[in-house]
This record gives sequence, structure tokens and C-alpha cells, in this order.
Amino acid sequence: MKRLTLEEIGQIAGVSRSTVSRVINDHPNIRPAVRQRVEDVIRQTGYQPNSAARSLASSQSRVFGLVMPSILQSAFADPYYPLVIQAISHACNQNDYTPALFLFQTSEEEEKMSQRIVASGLIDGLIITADTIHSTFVSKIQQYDIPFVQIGRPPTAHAAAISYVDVDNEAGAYLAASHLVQLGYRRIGQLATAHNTAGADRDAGFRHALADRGLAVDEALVKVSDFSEAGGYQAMLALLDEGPEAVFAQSDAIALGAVRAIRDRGLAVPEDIAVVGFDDMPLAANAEPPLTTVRQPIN
Amino acid sequence: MKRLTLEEIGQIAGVSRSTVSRVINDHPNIRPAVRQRVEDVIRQTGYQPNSAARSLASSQSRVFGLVMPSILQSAFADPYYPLVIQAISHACNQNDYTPALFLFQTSEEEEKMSQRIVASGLIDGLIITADTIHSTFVSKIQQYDIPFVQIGRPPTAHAAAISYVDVDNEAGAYLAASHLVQLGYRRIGQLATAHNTAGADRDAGFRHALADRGLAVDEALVKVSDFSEAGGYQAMLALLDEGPEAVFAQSDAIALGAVRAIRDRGLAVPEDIAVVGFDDMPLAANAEPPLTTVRQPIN
DNA sequence: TCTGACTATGAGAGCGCTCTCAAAACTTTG
DNA sequence: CAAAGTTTTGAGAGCGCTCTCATAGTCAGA
Repeated sequence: MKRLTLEEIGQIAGVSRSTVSRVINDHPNIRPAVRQRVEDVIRQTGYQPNSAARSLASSQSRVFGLVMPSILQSAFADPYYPLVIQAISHACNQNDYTPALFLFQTSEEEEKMSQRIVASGLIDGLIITADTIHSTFVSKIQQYDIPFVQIGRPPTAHAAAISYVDVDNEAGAYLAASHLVQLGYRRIGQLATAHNTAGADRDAGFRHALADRGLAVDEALVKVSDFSEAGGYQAMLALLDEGPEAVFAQSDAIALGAVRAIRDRGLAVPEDIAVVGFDDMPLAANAEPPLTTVRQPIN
Repeated sequence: MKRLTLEEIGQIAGVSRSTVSRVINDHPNIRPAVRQRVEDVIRQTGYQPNSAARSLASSQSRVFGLVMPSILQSAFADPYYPLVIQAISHACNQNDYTPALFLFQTSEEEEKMSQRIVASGLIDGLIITADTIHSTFVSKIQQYDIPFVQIGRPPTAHAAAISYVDVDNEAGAYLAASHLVQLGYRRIGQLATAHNTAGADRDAGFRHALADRGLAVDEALVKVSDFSEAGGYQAMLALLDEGPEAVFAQSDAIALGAVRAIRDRGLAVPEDIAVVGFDDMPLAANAEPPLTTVRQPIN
């Protein structure tokens, strides 16, 4: 199937290249009859404009970069990311954009790639997963004039200059912790995460909730985990030694690990220890018993 | 930071556009002194060739499509995919390629996008995750002359015409099942998957192993699951009613679900029921106790 | 029917590169 | 030291599109 050009489509439809271009780009001022004719030819031939030529002439590529800085690499295992990626991909498909994937395993890779990404013109804008407290990538990218949004709140110091989308992590955690307090639990633990603002915000919400109900936070009941199931398992094991009555886990994956740890110690959820998660992953619903969690609208 | 062109780099270095192009593309026959001078200018200015222009002139984009047909959508939750994606991304970074992501949620989306992907010239080739028995996407893509490889063996009927990479699923499953037989287990169950060749091959290996040791396969001990932890949990629950001594799970995620199910019934792994997985995910190693599994070299 | 005001269409330049071909600059050799 | 070969460089065309500007076509109003 030989690839056709605008010119050839025009020839078949009996109009000029320019007119075909207008039809494709939905410009006004084309006689309906002509537009119809051109559209028919396009449909019949299966013509697709050449994206390189388009992007050269118009200097926009309709390609997004989806970047995940090296520091977050491990987080990729968190089932949260596949969901985010799916949602982004879907939105791109709907709007004739193409998502390009940039995962960095090391900071050298990050260094080398960022230059290429930004300066080659391949990409119109970036979606950066980077709610880490210290992201070198973002500050590098800021020097160029390529538009980008972050997923996850940037550290307060930079927040003003950066567009981002995020859920209200603090409010969510506040909700979760309040729920536990209202259920009558007093020794409430937290499986927290470090290095990212989402974790910091959830921590703040947790503390707020306890304070508002007149409970002091026992620091021995706060254990640090990464965002994985395995991390949650380990952290919960440590927490169990402190004899908590309930736990707020900063993510569902962590919560799942916690549940596993609790059971391995021969205890029951929620009879012996109550667990609340965060994210509302599909897997939370499938768990036995279904995990109590804070819903986060990813898509 | 204004974007420079080849012409301008040439001007600065005192050579023509053509020479700069040669330097960039590593052509032979350039005087070392000249090459040096040009490279210096490139480094100092941070010049990056415009990828649209390049790809228009050379008709190759150095962009790959990473496609996951709609039928596999649910499989995206399997922790196996993030690993594959990471490995591909890394290889692309190393070789100046860019991976573009195409996930299809519905077959209409698949239909609409495949045309665009193939005909727009945005993409030089495809990597398709499609070891499903019936993939409409692959047969559609075959009609065009765009190169592609599959991850996972295609159904035998098409295998001859399709390039693919895969592990020897049958041999791996054979290994796993043989291991269980040698350990003395007799009532060996399987948590199998449907719709994909990997599942079929693992099933074959499982049966082969039992047959080779003179054991008959009890069909009641074979339960169908999807590739998720939740699926494994459900399937194992069903299997438990049949009183198996050991189980071969077709993936680690399934195995993890199975372990959870076994424990929820108050049984111990491996004391009461032995479990073997497949994939060697990081999470398999982190489990308690570490999961016995068949290693698959993903990266 | 003719003029002025639009509207619809086409021609041309140019986006920044690659690639071919010809010319210029060196080397070698008799 | 000239002829012949070889290496190095530059000029030009062209990739397939967009976008501006000029021209052709249409239509109302007088």
C-alpha cells in the first residue's frame, strides 16, 4: 500500500494541495460539495498525513512526553502507575496525541535524555511524575520553554511556578484517620512514605485528624515504608511490635502488605487490627475482606 | 534558548551545512580537525537536530510503537508488564530511540488508531504484546509493510510469518511441574490461564511433566484464572475444594493470590500445600516465605 | 448588467534536514 | 612536476506539509 501525499489526494479529488490541507485541518470557507468530495477520497484511499512533514511545517508534533524520573523508578512497581498511564494513554488516543515514554534508571540517563527530549522538537510538552521532594529533572526542564505539568504537588518552594494536578492528599488522609478515631481506636499507627509530597501531605492529614480529636501522635507508631506491598509488609512487621489497634497505610499496596503481615502474625483484620488504605485501587476491592480505602479519581 | 539549525552551526564552525550533517551522522571522510571543530560548536551550543526535519528527509523517525491490544487490557495490572516496559524503555534510551505507547481499551479504539499509527509515518516499527490466541490487531498490522515483533509466541497458524521473542514456556512449566513431582507430590493442581499462547504452552509443559513421570492429570485439579493476584486467589479457593497437595501457578501474581487463599483457609505453605510460580518477579522474592518460581529473563 | 464585497481556491515559499553529484583540495606515482 | 587518483567539501534538490498572499468565483444591490 503506497503512501499518498496531499498533492495526490488533491489530484484525485480535482482540487489543489491547499484545499485538501484545509479540509484535513478543518478550516472554514470550503464549499460543502468540495469538502465532501475530498473527504470521500481521503476515506477511500485511507490517506493519513505524514506526521514528520506536518510537524516540520507547523512546528508542533502532537506528541507528549511521559516522564518518570530515576528517583521514582522503584515506584513504577506500584499498581498506581499503570492506572495513571492507562488514563493518559486513553486521553491521548481520544485527542490525536501520542504519548512517548521516558523512564530513567539513573541520573546520567536522565541528564543525557533531558537535553534530547527538550531540544529535538519531538515533543510538544511533558507530563512529569515528580512529586518527590528533590527532583533535579524538573528544575532542569524549567530552564527551557517547553510546557509541562506535574502529577503530584511539587515542594512548596517551587509550587508557585509549576502547574500540577493532584488530589487533596491531606484531606484524604484526614478522612481516613478520622474514620479510625470515630470507630473508637486510640492507638492508631501510620505506615508512611518518605521523599515525596504526597506522603508528606498524607502524614499531615493524619496528624491533623488525631490532633483535632484530642489524640497525641505516638511516634513509635509511625513506620516508614516505600510504596510497595513488600515495603508495607516489612513496615507493618515492625509496627506490630508496638501493639497498634489500627493502622492508616499511605497507599493500598502498603495496606495490602500490612494485612499480610498482620495475618502472618496470626491476627485478624479488622477484628484485631483495623487497616485503612489510600488510592482505591481495583486490587483493594478484590482483597479479602475488601480493603477500606480513600478513593482517588485517577481517570 | 533559541533553537539553532544545521546551517547556523555550520556558519559558526566555518563549514557548510552538509559537513555538519556528516559529523552528526558519523559519516567517514571528514578531516579530523574539522570534525573536532564542529563537535565543539555542537557541544557548546547544545545543538540538537530537529527530529521532524530529520525524519521527513530520511523517512525514518527513530520512534517505536509499544502496543498492547485491548484484549490484554486487564493484563496491564500484572506486574510483569511494568518490567517489560522498563526494559524496553531502557534499551530505547541507549540507542536513541523513543518508545511511544499505545494502549487500547476497546476494539474501536484499536481500529481507529491502527490506521493512524501505521500510515502517519510517525513510527518506524512496533513491539506488540500479543500472545493472545485471537488477535485482530496483528492480522490488521500484517497488511501493511511496517516491521514489528511480538512479545510472546503467536498462535501456531501464524507463527511462521511473524517475528517474536518469548521464553520457552513449555520447558519452564515442565521444570516447575517436574520439581513438584520429584518432591513426592501426587495430587498436583494447576492454576491455568486462557486465551494466550503462554498459558497454553505452560499448560502443555505441565501435562508433559506429569505424563513423563507416569502421573495422570486430574482435570478437577486444573482451574482457570486470569493473570492477576485476585484471579489466583479465586481460582485457588475453588481448587482447595479438590484437596490438592501441590499447585503450579502459571504466574507469580497468580501464585501470590493462591498463597493468600491457602492461608485464608488456615493452611500453611509449603507444609500443607506446595506452590510454584512462574516469572521470578521481584515480588516473588519478597514474599514470605520466598516463592519458588521459574525465572524468566525479562531484561 | 455592472460594481464592490465577500468567499473559495490555488500558487509559492519555506520548515530543517538528508543525499546525490560535482568541484576543490590533497596524494601518489611515473 | 604533471597526470591520475583519492579524499574532503559544498551546492542543490527535495522530503510532504502549512501558511500567506494573490487570484478567481460568487452574489447582492443599484
